Amino acid sequence: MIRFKINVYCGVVLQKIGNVGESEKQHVAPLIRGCRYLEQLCRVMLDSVTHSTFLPNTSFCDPLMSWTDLFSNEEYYPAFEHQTACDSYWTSVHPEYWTKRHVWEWLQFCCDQYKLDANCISFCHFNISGLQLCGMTQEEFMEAAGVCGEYLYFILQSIRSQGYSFFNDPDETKATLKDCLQSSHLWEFVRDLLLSPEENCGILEWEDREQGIFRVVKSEALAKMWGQRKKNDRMTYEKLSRALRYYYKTGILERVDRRLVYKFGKNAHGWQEDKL
DNA sequence: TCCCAGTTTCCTGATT
DNA sequence: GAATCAGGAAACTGGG
Repeated sequence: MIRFKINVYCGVVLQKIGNVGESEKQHVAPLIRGCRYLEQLCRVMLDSVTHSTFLPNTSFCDPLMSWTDLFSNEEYYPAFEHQTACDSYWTSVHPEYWTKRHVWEWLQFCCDQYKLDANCISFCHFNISGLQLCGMTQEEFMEAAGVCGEYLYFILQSIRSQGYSFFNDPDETKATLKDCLQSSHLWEFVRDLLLSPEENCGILEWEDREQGIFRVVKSEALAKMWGQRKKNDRMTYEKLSRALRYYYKTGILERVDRRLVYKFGKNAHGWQEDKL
């Protein structure tokens, strides 16, 4: 698993490096060597542990290939050019028939195409076949990839229902993805607002980031924003707060006996700093 | 068409 | 007295 993660990070770094200009390449050469060295080190480490008794489940990691072996060769990643769906082999197979390799290719494509943060993704959860991937629920995607899980789940479902024509127009795809995710639940809207300072505009603020306690600073503005999201210009903070109070029952929010202060509960996910 | 989850709307009463 | 909280009840909406 560690090897896989390091390989993923190396792969992401190497891919980004591939996009830098000629004049900058001399500065990143040591980084390239570092990534190659880490991959080599991982290979040696895995070889040693697979012959030991410390990790009885190492067969779980065994099929993993080097990230650069997998993605950086001419066949799959021609000279780090901008990747399109057509470049990837996984697009020639229905998701249910994807191999683990296809799943990884798809993950990499999604990270690149939709600028998803690979650090959010717990790759051990995706060391599975396409059939297993298709069997995952949205909650399992969220558990495996946090906020990115929502995107990945939606993309996968879109491929399954629409086929690869889903990717025909990248701009339209991104807009569809955004629209879909914008229909998210109220608590997710609140969470995302807290996590997006550029959209927040001082409407919400953390009281205790680690405990998940936050304060509604501008209640009317929050209601207005939620109303815009739901295309409901009659939304008020009173109605919005009623909806928030329903989350106490489901454990998504917990009561805080202070005005305009709420706390994420055990069933809310994606707000913790260390899990983003 | 029905069911269900997630709101939305309206309400009364309590609290700040 | 206004704003907010708490929660009941019913209606609405979209998805399965």
